[in-house]
Amino acid sequence: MSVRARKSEIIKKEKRNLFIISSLSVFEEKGFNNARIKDITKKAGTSVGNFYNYFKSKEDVIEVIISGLTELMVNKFKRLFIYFQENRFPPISAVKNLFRGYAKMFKEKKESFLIFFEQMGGMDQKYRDKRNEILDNFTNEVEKLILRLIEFGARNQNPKITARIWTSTVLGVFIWWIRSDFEIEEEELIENLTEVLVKGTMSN
Amino acid sequence: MSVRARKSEIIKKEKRNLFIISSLSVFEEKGFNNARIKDITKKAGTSVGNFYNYFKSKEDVIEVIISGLTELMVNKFKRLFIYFQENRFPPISAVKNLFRGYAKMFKEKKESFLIFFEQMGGMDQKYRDKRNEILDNFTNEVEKLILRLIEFGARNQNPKITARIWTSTVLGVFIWWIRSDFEIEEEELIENLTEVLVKGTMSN
Amino acid sequence: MSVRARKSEIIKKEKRNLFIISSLSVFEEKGFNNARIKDITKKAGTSVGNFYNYFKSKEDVIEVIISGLTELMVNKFKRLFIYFQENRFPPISAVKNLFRGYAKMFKEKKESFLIFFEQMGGMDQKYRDKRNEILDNFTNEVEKLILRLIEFGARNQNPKITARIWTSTVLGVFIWWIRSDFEIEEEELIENLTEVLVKGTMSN
Amino acid sequence: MSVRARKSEIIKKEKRNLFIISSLSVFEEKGFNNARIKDITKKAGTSVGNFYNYFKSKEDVIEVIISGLTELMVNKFKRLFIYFQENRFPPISAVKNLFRGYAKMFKEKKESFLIFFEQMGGMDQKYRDKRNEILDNFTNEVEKLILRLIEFGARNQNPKITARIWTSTVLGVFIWWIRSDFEIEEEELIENLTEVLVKGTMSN
DNA sequence: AATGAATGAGTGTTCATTCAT
DNA sequence: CATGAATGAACACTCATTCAT
Repeated sequence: MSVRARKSEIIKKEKRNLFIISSLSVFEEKGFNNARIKDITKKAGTSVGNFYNYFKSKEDVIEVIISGLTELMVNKFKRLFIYFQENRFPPISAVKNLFRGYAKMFKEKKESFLIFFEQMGGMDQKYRDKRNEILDNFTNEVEKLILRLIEFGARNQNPKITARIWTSTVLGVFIWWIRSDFEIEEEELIENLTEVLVKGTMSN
Repeated sequence: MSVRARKSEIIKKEKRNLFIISSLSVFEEKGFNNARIKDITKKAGTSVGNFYNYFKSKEDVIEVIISGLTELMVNKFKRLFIYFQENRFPPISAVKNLFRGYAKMFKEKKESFLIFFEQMGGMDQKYRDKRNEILDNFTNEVEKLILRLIEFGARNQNPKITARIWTSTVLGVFIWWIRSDFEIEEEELIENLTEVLVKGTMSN
Repeated sequence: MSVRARKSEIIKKEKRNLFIISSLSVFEEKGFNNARIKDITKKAGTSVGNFYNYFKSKEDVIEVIISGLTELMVNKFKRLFIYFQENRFPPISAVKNLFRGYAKMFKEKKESFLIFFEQMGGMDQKYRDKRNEILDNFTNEVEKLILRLIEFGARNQNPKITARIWTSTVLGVFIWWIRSDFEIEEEELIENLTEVLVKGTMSN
Repeated sequence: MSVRARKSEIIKKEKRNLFIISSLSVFEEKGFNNARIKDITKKAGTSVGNFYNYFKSKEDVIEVIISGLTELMVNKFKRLFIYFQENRFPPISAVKNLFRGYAKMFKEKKESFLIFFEQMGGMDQKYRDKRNEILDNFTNEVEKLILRLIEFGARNQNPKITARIWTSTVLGVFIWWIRSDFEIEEEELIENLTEVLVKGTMSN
């Protein structure tokens, strides 16, 4: 590939990214179904037709966004969890570390998470299924964490239910945090969250 | 009002209700935006035009549904909570009773709750705001409960955060329960849920 | 079916027919690709949306028109040809009778034939193939006629070529006749056409 | 003009020609209306923008193609016909010679003729008119041939009708020959065609 | 001359809503 | 009240053409 072609390749990727960012912002504001291609391209400072030089369809963008989310929710969180498992910290501080990793991602990808949490269910059967699949997957990872806490001496309980409690809590609380524009101080949020979940799971 | 008029009044209300039930089912299946008036009326066994004898618009139905939900989430839960406050049970069993009341409602109004949780965010700015308002309202009630637990000897914590944890958990877990078609035995779910939340909140 | 339902059934069929007629006229005037749904519905005295109560798409109408043409070109002409075979007239007058039948159909379905001859090839691969299939089919029937003329004493020749000559001639001449708005007197046209084809095929 | 300028002139003409050839091929395959400039330039191994360095518009190419066709159908055929008139061969062999000239051209310009016959009618009012004008023009030439055959002793007939028969036949049969990829042996085709037309026109 | 991203007018189709019967 | 045909505004997507590089 020539220098020139490589340069244009980079510019194209940047443009594509700009469209994704504009889309996220418009989807966030109006919802996927009420977002107009014109809104997106206006925000991106270009024309309607040009959108279709980068994406096959309106669905195509949301699919790209969602596949990014899947990557995040499945792989990135999994990596954090592996790190959690490999370290021999006492539960509270280990979980705090894990949640700090979560918080970082929620902050970085706030629009994506808002879409996941608030809109994906209402888009279409297909996306609702996808969302539930991601949630289940995520909960499976959390379940391993719960099993580990049981090894650590947590009381007897149904790990599936407790895992679902953790998942709901983490998502619900962080989304609220995003929507409040990170009003509450991060460390305080994490501290409180960790204490409730870990103590709630461990104490007899 | 004559007997005849009263009778027709009742029939009218029943028809209206039939439309609401059909709408709920179609919204659940296809999502509000992809639900067609024709789908609803077909399910109700009547014609498109007739829908407009009972509702001003498609938005009108969802508004009726949502206002029912608001009533449920705000007033009904509030009544349950008052009952909780008035009784001097130890926290665990008091909260269990409260959650039994919740469970009953989630079972009875499962479609409404699915719409609230999965779709309302993706409908429109207006409904997202409404949803958040309901959530905040609900969380305010829960906060009073947390404050009460603190009176009962719970450790020092940010009651706003803990209340948000409770809200997220209750909604997330019960919605999962609905979607799983109530697979998990009710008493086990409530037991586990209560223990995690109450112990998580109380223990030092 | 009730009397009322049957009546509305009839009205619906008439409306559908009106759309087909309007479509034929607009396709004839502007060509399929440059015909606008709005042109068709305006001509039919109704609204754009209503078109879609009767047809799935723009392609759907042309498909209906073409399937009518296929019926005509294959079955109707076949029936005329069977009649030709069953009668023991001398060739000239038998063929004249056949052509009189053709002429009647060309007059009745002039718009359809114009579309077949002038536009179908330019629409799409699919329709070009369909057109050629119809033509081949028609030519196969004509070939039987030629074989029969050979039995009657026509000179030795390649019946496939001669059949193709007849087909081209009949279509080309009648389409010209349609386009000239039937300027030439029917009997003269048929007389001349028959003489050239029959004598051209028979004479040694 | 300098040597260099003349050279670049030639290159430019060649490029232009390449575009025409690519266009013909794409028009043949997809039809004028469904042919995309991108298809044409891809086939020509260049870029979309470059097309507009050689042609004003998409219509411009088809106009060039059609004007080539007009030249062919009017002037080239006319020259063949003059040659026919100037020679004192008996009709059959003179017409055969004429048709041999036709066949050569149909083989050389097959794509153009396919476009003329199959697509030009479906493009636009303007092109349909053009096509009919060319056909009429061609038929006028043929009519002179028929008049000459009448001088040679052909039976009394309407020369306009017979000319139209000849035109339809020649076009229809040769197009079929092209589409069949010249399956039938040329001399046999011409022999058969000539015999049917000449005998059909001459014999009493 | 060559490239291909950018432009935006134009089109088929959808669907909530209306209304004559 | 019930019906479903009629309405037309709205939108996703296309593609010939332009233009900066």
